[in-house]
Amino acid sequence: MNMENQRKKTSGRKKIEIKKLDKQTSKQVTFSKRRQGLFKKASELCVLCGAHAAIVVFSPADKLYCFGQPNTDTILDSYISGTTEFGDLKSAGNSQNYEEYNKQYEEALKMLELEKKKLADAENLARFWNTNDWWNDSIDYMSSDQLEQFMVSIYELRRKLIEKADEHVMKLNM
Amino acid sequence: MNMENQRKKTSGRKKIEIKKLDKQTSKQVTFSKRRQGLFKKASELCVLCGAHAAIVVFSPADKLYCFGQPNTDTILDSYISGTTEFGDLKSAGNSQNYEEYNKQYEEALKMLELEKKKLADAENLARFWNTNDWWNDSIDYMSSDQLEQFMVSIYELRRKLIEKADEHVMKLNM
DNA sequence: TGAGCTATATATAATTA
DNA sequence: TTAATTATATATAGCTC
Repeated sequence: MNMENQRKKTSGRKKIEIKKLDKQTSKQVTFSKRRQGLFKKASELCVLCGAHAAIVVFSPADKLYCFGQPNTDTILDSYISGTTEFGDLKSAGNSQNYEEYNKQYEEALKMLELEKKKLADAENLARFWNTNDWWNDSIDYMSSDQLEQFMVSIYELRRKLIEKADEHVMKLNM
Repeated sequence: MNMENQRKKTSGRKKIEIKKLDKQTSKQVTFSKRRQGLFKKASELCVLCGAHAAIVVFSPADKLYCFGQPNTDTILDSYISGTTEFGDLKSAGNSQNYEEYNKQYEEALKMLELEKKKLADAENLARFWNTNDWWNDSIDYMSSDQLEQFMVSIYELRRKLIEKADEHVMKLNM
């Protein structure tokens, strides 16, 4: 009713040149938004195509962000071991010699082993499972049919878990 | 030939669910297009914000593609040396660093929160549960303890589901 | 495989709360 | 600084060649 409604509230998105932003604050905001978008795109690529990917980003303030499907280190490990075979060739083209590279590769391996032992990712996962209730909540929105389907999935998962638990020689009685 | 071609030439872009594509050919095409898009976005992020980034992608056919600003290896080196140091501290049981490490986890959480909102639509949710396997996969990375915790969660969920199912007067036999 | 072509879905720049 | 809003720029799904 009110005539003010008809006015454009914002000028909307403007076209920008892809060149270094000078304003510190907009650089920050843009980085934040676009990093999110980038990771989302990567995630979609992985899900849609069954691809695996890792992204490492250093923000303008040199803060580290990363993404990995299934996780960053696995992908990077694959990349490094794959490319290490071409160490000679690479050292010719890059400012990095083979030895140095190999050393870093071994460090990475060590780290991976460590990480596997500590299962840092899994720890995160476990925390996720234990602290979030969105799946519990979500069942409230399901129809009977959907619930039924969902339970089949859960049941399958349970079976797999028990199978997995067996491997770990755990005693469970679900 | 005739003028009826003022009709829409194509149906245009359609909304798709973010779930694994089954057709091999469309998987390839989509991968190709989206990988290009991803790298472009990364490039823009770097230019606009003065960020540094590296991306490593394995295609569904396990072919390697990578992107790096200024180049992949430099970024990955930084990442590895950064996290390796970190890994050492972690192995010493430093909980402060664990928190730092958890920032990635929190990023993931944020994304999941976003997903949650989207998935509020129960229809999508149901399909999600039935078509995605990331949780099944993820249990491979868990330690015994974590598995145990996880199973407790699942068990709880199962209980809730059964409770819920009761409301729907469904007969279940889990 | 790859290169256009729409029509539409998404991302996001500018702005406000 | 963290979020909404909104108008617009971009990315892309489905086709065609």
